[in-house]
Amino acid sequence: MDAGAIRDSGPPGGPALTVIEPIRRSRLYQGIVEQIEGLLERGDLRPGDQLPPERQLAEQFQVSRASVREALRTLELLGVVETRAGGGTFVRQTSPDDLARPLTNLMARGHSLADVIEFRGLIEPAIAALAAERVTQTELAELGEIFAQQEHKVAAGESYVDEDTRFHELIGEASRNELLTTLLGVVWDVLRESREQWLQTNTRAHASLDAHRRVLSALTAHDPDAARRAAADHIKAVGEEILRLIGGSKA
Amino acid sequence: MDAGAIRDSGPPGGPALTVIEPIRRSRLYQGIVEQIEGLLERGDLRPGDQLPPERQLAEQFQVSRASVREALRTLELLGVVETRAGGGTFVRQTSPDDLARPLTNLMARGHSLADVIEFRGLIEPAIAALAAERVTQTELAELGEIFAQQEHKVAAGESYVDEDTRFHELIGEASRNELLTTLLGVVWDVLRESREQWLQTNTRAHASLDAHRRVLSALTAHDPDAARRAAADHIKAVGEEILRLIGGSKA
DNA sequence: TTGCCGCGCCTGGTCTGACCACCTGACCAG
DNA sequence: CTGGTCAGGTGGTCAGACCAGGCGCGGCAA
Repeated sequence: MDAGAIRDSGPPGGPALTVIEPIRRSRLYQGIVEQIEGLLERGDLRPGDQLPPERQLAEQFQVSRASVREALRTLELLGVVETRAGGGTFVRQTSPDDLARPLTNLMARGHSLADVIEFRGLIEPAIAALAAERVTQTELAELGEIFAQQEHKVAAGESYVDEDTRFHELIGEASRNELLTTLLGVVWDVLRESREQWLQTNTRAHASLDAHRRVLSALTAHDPDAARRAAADHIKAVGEEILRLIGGSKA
Repeated sequence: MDAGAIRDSGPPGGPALTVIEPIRRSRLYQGIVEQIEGLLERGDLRPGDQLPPERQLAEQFQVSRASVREALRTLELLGVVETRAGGGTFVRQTSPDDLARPLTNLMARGHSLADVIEFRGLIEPAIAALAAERVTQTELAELGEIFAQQEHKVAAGESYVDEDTRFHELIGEASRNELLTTLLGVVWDVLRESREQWLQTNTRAHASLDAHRRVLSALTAHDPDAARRAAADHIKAVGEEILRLIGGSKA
């Protein structure tokens, strides 16, 4: 998956000629980034290690400190490195959550809401199914508790966005797949605004609650298929309505 | 989803005192990044626009050019901006692929192969199903062509990693969901090495080919369910074997 | 008139050397 | 042992400079 390859302007036309990208010379700092990443892959640098001071790196790479700093900025943004003013620069042990920020960018900036919703409709049923197999008693208890709070709030006519979020988050954790959980979190983040808007109506809140009930009982029964179906139906209904509400256009 | 909150060192001990995170001051360039992003959101800057020269930005922000440059480096990595030496810095119309680049690293570094494979097994069947509904004649023709090349290479005992990649990429495009396609690309990137290793054996190459045949015919028949099943079976088999080969440990 | 070419300005890319704020650890006084 | 002080090292920022490459404009040749 090359980014930056030439995009064909007319549909089928012309000789392919792909793979030609503008020769990118210079970019001194890129070379530094690559070398440091190399050290990391080869194990010469391990999480927790402190990098040499910027001044020394500059000397070793035979570049100015400014270039070193641009490289470090890049590595920092990539989540590879962490720098503490007055302290030093350290290799960090990557945490799954680091995926979240760039991913949010990707979904929010680069994609239509429709795509994100389609993605959600794909991922959440799967998570529910996994969770049905892997959920623990403790988690089931907590889910039940949250659900009870939701019921309470709906009855009182209040909004329960937080409980909604927590409910789905917990199911994510129960799937025992950190990647999926992270992805789910990002999707929720991107869709939060439209979701809140959607939950305004009381009818919808009730519908949503019913869906949660179905999912919860499927989880309790450790029935993956039922969980998948319940989640899928729910997401499908919500997704379609949100799209109708907002329109399928870009965010 | 807060990372960075205080971790309790002793198991239950002490008053909670959470939510205190180290005060992060300074980071001059961050402020600049935020301001420019703000301009973009408010529409004061639009894709294609040229930013003021670095020197002028430095003057307007009342900071040094170095800080401006670190900010621009950040924006560049985020895919927001593109800079041409001697030409200027421009707001780019965001392309999803570029936003995806940082993801590969993070996914590879922060997650277990097992998680990634599970995710793949979840996403690819769905893509195949969507593609079955949305694929065009032109794409079908191209897929047929690629498949023929694969057959040829297998018969000749050669490896066909490239065709394999292209095959799946095309199916991704046919799903008409850029987000899915992008994520698929990232996953493929992460799994590339192990996939190549896997394809070494000729038996496996044949098995893979059979799977492609099934997928292709399901697409041709515009049969989503068949496509989903074909893809799912394929991924499941491959995934299990890869895990056996590599072990479920972290990358 | 037309088209090519070269010069000069503007821009990003890099360097140098300096100063500041902060962290850390050693040392010292209470 | 506790708390304060201080020096050295580190990242954060700055100012000013030079280089190399794009780009437009004007002049010269056809």
